[in-house]
Amino acid sequence: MRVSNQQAAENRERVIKASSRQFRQNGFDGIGIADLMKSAGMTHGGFYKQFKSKDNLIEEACTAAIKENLQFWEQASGGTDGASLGRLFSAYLSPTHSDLRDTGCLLAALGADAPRSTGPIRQVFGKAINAYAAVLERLLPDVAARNKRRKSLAVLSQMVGALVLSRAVEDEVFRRDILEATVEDLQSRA
Amino acid sequence: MRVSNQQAAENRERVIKASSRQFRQNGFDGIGIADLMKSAGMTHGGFYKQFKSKDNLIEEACTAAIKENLQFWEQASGGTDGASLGRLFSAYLSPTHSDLRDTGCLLAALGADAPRSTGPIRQVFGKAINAYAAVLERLLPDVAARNKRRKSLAVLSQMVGALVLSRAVEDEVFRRDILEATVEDLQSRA
DNA sequence: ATTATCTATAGATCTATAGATAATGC
DNA sequence: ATTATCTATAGATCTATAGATAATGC
Repeated sequence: MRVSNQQAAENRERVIKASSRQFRQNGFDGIGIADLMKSAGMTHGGFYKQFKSKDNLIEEACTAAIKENLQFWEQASGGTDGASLGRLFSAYLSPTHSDLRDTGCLLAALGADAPRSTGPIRQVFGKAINAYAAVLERLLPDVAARNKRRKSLAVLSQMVGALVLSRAVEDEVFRRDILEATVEDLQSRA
Repeated sequence: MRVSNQQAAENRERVIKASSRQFRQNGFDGIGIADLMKSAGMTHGGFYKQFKSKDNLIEEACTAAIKENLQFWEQASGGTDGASLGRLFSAYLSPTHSDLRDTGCLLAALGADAPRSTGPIRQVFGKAINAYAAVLERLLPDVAARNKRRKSLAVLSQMVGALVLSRAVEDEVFRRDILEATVEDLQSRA
């Protein structure tokens, strides 16, 4: 039942990718190792040859989610013309992103779970916030250079908060109100 | 081992209050019924005479947290003079509030857990968002009446998001940066 | 008589490990 | 010979229930 080293590496990546979705959908405590492995097409016994612990997998899964998120941000902003920041706001605060937690922003899906986690996991979240803020810094126009970082943290906060709140409510109209109101507010001062 | 009806009612309230803190600290999946009852000084067997299910307790605990939060908001804003909104921003985004999840804002602590929950629980979160937004609407100056609700949702998003992000990071300096940058951003346009 | 709370437990699920198996790596 | 994955299981914990107990309510 042994597979090649390459196949084993691919299996490991598949577990990480599947877990990054499952965690974002169900929370760190909302899914167990057996189901995580099953969602990657494997049995749970093999888990501990690939990962030191569940917390170790959480680190890897969050790191993978950040990478995926940053690609989305780059694609959504698409270039550095004047409208790129607006496109990012609209894409990030779209009903689609609000609906699809499992492939969406790590911070909105699991940011509130981070403070309940161990140090190494929280460090990954710190890196995530820095990375997203850096993208915003690059896109922010009309802001003095020394204020860009502060402004980017404030803008990121608003984006993440609106997505969290939109997902918390069940009513579709209310959900869109939150998203649209925040996009409008962000656009009006960007 | 039976107690008076009044004592039983008090016990029930004590379980709700203790649970509202435990859930905010550990997440809905992060603490079990035995520990919830123990933190209220009771044994877990008695739980199901007081509550239909864990989800039922979650509803009650979240409702209690909202009530507690709104009292904090009223107290922090304190009156309706021009500076009351600023005081609310500062109190909500204080390092103290960032540190004390268990007695703090329901939305920041458990908003991301809401979409993983059942309908009745999510309805409680919907009510919470409406209630907090209503307080903001009352305090918002210089905004046309028909835009107040939209503006209040955008502002609430930014408050919740900043608190979530500040709690996700371990570095104290970074945490304060997020809080201060967002207070400043909120003040500059309120 | 009723019932709030207790002890005890059922049955499911959780993280983690042990040992078997069957294929790769050298 | 080594090892990636499998089956099986240990021991802890989870939600929920059953039945005993001792006090209240009427």
